[in-house]
Amino acid sequence: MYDVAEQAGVSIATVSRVYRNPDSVRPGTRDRVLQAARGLGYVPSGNARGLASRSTGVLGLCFPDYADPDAEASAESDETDAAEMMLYSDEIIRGMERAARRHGYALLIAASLAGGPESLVAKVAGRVDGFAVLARTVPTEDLEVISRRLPVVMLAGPREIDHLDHIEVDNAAGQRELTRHLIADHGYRRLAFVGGEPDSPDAEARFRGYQAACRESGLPVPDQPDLRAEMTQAEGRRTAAALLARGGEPPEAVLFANDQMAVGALQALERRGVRVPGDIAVTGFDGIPLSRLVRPALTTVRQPTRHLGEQAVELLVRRLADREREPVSLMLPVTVTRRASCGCPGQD
Amino acid sequence: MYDVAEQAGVSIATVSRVYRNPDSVRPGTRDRVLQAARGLGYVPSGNARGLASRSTGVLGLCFPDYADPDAEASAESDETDAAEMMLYSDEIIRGMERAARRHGYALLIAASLAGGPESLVAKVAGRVDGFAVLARTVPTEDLEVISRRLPVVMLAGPREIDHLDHIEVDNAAGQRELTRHLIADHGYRRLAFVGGEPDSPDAEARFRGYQAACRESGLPVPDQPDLRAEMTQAEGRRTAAALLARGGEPPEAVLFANDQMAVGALQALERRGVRVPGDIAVTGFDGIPLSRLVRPALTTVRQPTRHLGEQAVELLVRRLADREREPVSLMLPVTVTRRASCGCPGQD
DNA sequence: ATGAAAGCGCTAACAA
DNA sequence: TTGTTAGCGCTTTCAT
Repeated sequence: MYDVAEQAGVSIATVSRVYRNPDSVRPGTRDRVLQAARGLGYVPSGNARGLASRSTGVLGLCFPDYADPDAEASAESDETDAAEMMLYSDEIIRGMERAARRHGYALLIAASLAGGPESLVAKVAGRVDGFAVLARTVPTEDLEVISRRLPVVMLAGPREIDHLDHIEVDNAAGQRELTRHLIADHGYRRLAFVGGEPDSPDAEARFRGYQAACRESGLPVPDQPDLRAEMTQAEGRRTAAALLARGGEPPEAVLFANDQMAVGALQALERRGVRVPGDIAVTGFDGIPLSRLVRPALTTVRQPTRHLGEQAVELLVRRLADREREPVSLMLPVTVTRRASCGCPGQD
Repeated sequence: MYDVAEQAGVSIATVSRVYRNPDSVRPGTRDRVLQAARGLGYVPSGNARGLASRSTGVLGLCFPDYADPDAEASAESDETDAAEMMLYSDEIIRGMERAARRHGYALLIAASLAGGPESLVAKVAGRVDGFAVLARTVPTEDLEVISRRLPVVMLAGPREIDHLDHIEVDNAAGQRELTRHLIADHGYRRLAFVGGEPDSPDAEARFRGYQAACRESGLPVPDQPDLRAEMTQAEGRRTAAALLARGGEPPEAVLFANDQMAVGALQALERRGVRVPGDIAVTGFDGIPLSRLVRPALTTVRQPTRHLGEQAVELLVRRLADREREPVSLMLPVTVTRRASCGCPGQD
């Protein structure tokens, strides 16, 4: 910057102005500065800028690390499965990036696992004006400390820390409504629910919605999912097979805790000659793009994933503008999307 | 930091050491510092750190802005189409994030269009140690200037600036091999190629591969694609219909310049009762996850998208280690994936 | 193992 | 409109 100033015959303050507020500099001067900068290959240091102005113009996102970065890409199917799984984060990233850009921010992303002083979280926290955290990605104690210094919004999970802004998705209501549809509109009575690992708040909330619908319809209320699994396509295939292999009458409808599993199940069932929805109805949860494209198209509950990301940015921006606001907690509604796999008329 | 130092009864240098090199501080001291930091909600400033150490620990990516962030989400189909289109960037983001994390870097992303002093590119450039640029996202002149100061790697397009590292994908060879397969192995002779806009280097390279295969097989060599379109599902549906509506004998096989269009075409053809591959064979390009899941499964050319991102990081890291290396230009190979839509035995 | 002090490259307040 | 100057919060020698 000093070089640029010298070569343009101005002071560093003027150089600064050219970049920060071009209109406050006379056009002639501005052009000289820009030209000098070009000639010298000058790139303003974001660090120095941030340090002096106490803001970075960057928002952050910490999301879970599904794929072990150290593991070499193994079988193709694994690769793909991991890819499917990440769609969720991808959409949030997209939503945030778009909204951030609209507000003039860039987005810093890091999939984090470990906590502690040298963690990626710490790095992110130190480099952004505020950031969003997907549930269960950052140790609560770290967040506790960090959120004292800068805005943090928790996404898609329990709030954990009560002075934080927080957005969640109404998983229970969605699963409940979908289940009700299956029972009341299609008349299915033998249902099965395939859940996720017990430590997934989303999957658990969905199961509670399932329970509620059973209760309200006078069906027996299970206290555990029929099966639990990692929420991947591979596991979907496996659990579908397991359900079939189970003795007794097969279920009329199987509800999976997410779309990935449901899609895997569709494949497994097709391979075994089981017709969907003729023999067994299948439903998912999430509304990923894939759900529309598999055959039969998957009945599911559509998450407002993109909105999640966008709202996260909105909350951050608002809090940046006013640190004293009351903490907000949003519950985003979901919508049941009826397609062919539950027995509804195919409508693509 | 001063507060932490004071409260822990040490100097700021020691606080710094605790975070940068914990082992160089006596455990007792270290604990006091950490405790004080926790109590005060201390978050090290990435800016100050970067300024003092002249490095940020962040790598960047500029990718194209498919969806206008200001446009409100319109029809769902549009939304979805944009979503499909972004899969490509998503995979690169993922690949980069993983590789970056492996090297201890975080990833700063920004979809950029405009150039100039206040552009997002400039912001990114000022906040990272090096970054990757997807073809046609940043004005060449900006890159010219920026790349004098920090490592830049160009992805998936022409190299544009010859002192830059550069990675591209062998589009021509892939399309050529796929076309050869259709002609030589399946015996199709009436082919049609649906290209992208003329300013897409990828689509153009694919068309050249198509031409080459035609030439080598003694078929007439078209000098333009049969149709051109934006590379979206909607356009795929439209062009498929247009091809059918065209007078004369319909083609035996239609090659689309990417998977999105091919998937759209599959839908349009199914709706019209045209059997794929029975009546018409269809192929795509890219190998997105969807291609495997549509029915019939799509024959395509798989891009090493994830690798693109990973390699980008590797090149950046290497150049960061040695700024004097010769510029590298990688050509990543692609692989033809034969599935049902071209007439090969279905294999999921 | 710890401390002291000199910047890192910029912004912002104030002057001119 | 432009220049001067005092930090922003850290890292990094060099001492101790």
